Amino acid sequence: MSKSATARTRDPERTREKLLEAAMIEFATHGLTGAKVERIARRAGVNKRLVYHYFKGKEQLYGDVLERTYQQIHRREDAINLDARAPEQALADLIDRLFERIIALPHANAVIADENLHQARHIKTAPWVKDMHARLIAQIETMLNAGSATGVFRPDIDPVRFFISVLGLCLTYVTNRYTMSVVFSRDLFSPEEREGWKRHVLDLCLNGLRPVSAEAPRQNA
Amino acid sequence: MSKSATARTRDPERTREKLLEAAMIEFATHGLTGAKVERIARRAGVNKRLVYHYFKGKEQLYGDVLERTYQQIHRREDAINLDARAPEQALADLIDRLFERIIALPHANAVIADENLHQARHIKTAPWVKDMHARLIAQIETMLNAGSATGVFRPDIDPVRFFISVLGLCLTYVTNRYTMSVVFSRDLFSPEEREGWKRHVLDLCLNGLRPVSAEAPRQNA
Amino acid sequence: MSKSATARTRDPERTREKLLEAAMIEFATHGLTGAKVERIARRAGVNKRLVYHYFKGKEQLYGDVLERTYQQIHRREDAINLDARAPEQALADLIDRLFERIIALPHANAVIADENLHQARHIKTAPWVKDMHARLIAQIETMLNAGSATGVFRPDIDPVRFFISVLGLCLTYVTNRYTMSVVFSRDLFSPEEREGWKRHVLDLCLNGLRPVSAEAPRQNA
Amino acid sequence: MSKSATARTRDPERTREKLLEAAMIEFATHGLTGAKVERIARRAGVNKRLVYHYFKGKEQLYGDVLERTYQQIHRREDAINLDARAPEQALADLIDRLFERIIALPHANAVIADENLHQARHIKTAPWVKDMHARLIAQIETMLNAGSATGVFRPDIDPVRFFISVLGLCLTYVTNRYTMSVVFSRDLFSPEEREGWKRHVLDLCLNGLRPVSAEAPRQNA
DNA sequence: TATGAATGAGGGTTCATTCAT
DNA sequence: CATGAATGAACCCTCATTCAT
Repeated sequence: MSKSATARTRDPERTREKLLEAAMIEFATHGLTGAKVERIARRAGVNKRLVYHYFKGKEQLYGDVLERTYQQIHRREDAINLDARAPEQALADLIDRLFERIIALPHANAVIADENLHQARHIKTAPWVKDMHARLIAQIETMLNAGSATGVFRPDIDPVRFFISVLGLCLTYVTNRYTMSVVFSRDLFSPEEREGWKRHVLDLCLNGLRPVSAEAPRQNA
Repeated sequence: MSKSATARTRDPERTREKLLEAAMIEFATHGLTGAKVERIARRAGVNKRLVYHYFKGKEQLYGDVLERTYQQIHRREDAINLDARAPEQALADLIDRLFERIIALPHANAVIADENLHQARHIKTAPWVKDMHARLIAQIETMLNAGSATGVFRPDIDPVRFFISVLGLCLTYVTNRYTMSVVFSRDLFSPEEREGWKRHVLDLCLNGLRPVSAEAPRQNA
Repeated sequence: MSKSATARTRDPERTREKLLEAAMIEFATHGLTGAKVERIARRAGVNKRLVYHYFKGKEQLYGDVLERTYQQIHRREDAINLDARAPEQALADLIDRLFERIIALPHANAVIADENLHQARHIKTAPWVKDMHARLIAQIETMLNAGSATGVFRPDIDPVRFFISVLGLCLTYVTNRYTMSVVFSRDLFSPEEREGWKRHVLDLCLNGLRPVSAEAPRQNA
Repeated sequence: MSKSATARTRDPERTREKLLEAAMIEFATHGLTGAKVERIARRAGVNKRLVYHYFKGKEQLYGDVLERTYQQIHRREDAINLDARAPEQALADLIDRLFERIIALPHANAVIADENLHQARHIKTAPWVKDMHARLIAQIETMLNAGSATGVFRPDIDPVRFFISVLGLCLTYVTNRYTMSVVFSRDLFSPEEREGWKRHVLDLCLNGLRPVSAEAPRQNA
């Protein structure tokens, strides 16, 4: 409406967005060092020079991509209304959702894996990181407490550790899919394997929370 | 012994070894693309040219480093004598050992993470990959079957999936330590956290194997 | 004229041209292998990087130089209007012109000599080679036929062979001037020698075409 | 006889010879700059270090190869006994022989072509060059004079120019065979073409020597 | 004599980035 | 806003040559 008729190629917002999107793919596939500015520009369909118009440089663009990446993984809608459900069911939902999202965002995982190569240098001072997961962790804590109260969960489960566990089971599955498929001579990403994995993760995590009953002692001295 | 005291130079075997060692660190810290041949040579204390004397080039050196990496992770001594022990105890030992080894070899993990960036291109056709884990998987299967027979484990646990689970919980902890420490504002690698993590992984994995008893139903509609 | 006086920089067309020119000299003097990209750039007065801006690389630049080289040798104006002249005179003109041109383009000869080292690899698939000499050969054929009709030339002279002969006599003189001058202890490129050579080539070639008359038998058994 | 039984690999003379031979091929195929010392050693079947044992270095080896090259082209047996023959026949024999030899030694031609790239720098001061062709030139001169005396040749033919002419016609045919075959879309080195060429060269050169008779004027004003 | 190890110099090429339009 | 031209730094790799055995 407020745009002129000829403004087809001149859409700064969109150009920036396209660059970010292209950069995310590039960084995910090649890492910060291996990423080429020109490939990013080409994939975004714009001139290489524009990268420097919208971003300060390759490194800053990398930082912006990281922010976008975390936003994608940790969307607001993650909030689960657990009031109406049993803790176990609520946690199962959370795991399911997390698993699906991580599978759906392989680029995001790759970028974060790469950022770890750089010792989290780029997100260390970013303002948006602080308490990014606070709400989710709080939710998990509530669930764990609820389950602990009714005796279905062991007490004293650290919500952060639990979250990282779920994350780890999902991330490794995605991040290491290539080497593992080779090493185990088994296509771990076929639809059946995928479902099997989700089932397995759910079983492991939820079962793993149960209190240790007397008749099934874990260890005996 | 048979070598003279001055034999610091002209020790091809050792030179090659030093290069491999240096390359592993370099590739782990910078990835294949970010790694610099000169840094590798310098760290090995030899002339840059020697890299090409002993290896065909950067990429082939990367492949050799990968082989070495997998060898380090999966040493022969992994074999656990489980005959004398209860399955649970044997599995606990295996998890413990794997955890410690992975913690001890952060470079190895980083290299493998990087190789996944390259879609496992370098190990895909390597002859040493085949059946590398076969023996370990077979052992796990035996343990799982034994536990299943005595009723302490659920039946039908896929040994590969179980192994990947343990691996995933350990790997993520190591690989993503930087970003996670930032995101959760918590130094996940302090000695206490480390012990807490191992404990957590053991609990989760072993508990997760238990059969679902009547009094602790996982889900109710 | 339309360009501002300060337009010395930012003239892509000219830059490319300067690079080609410099490359031709470099390739002629050092061959493909011996040629240094940096020298080419320096001689062209531009940054080394620009070579890769305008050409794909050293080898492709070599190919482009070859095209340019052949164009220089075989310009359009080569066309000789022979209608008005006797065949002998027309041929003499052609030889004269070819000789002068080849003398004037020692670089071109050197480049082609080098390309032969590479077994014509770079021009083999070039589109511009096809029928490059077709017109000239056709002209020569016409001349030879005309002379043959009037009895001044032997019949059945292959125009391609004749052309190669003239070419060979000129090329060798230019290409091998250095070794020959040494071997024969005689500066073959002094102005007098030069004229003597042209005269000699003309005599040899035109005389060589004459029919073998009865009173001057070439061979008798 | 005087050699010990184990001296199979220790034959300095032969090793040197093999190196020279290999070097000639290498220099012919790649030129001085493009030639690799290692390839030479490998082709000779000896260690690279030996190149420096027998020769001072690559460049000096190149010089030695040049000497060998010229020796091959200009062997002593070139001497033609022309006493018994008519000058024309003797010259025809010489051309024939030269043609065959040059065809048979494509490497030699390539090396000399390359030396011209270097402006004959390596042979300029070589002692063996002096008067290398003197005897041959003298012979040709004798033939030309004899023919001139009997009226079958034009007088005042410069023997050096004549020799260079023959050489040029042969050399160009060999040296430029690759580009010419491409440019003229014609395999100039098939057996038939080869014979045709020799015939053509003989015709051209011998006819070209004939005196200009009245009935076949070369030019008319 | 013969050999593998080791080296320093340099060349082609790539890349992130800035200039000029 | 958008673009092609231009640059300097750096990296992988090659090569002729020397060292040590």
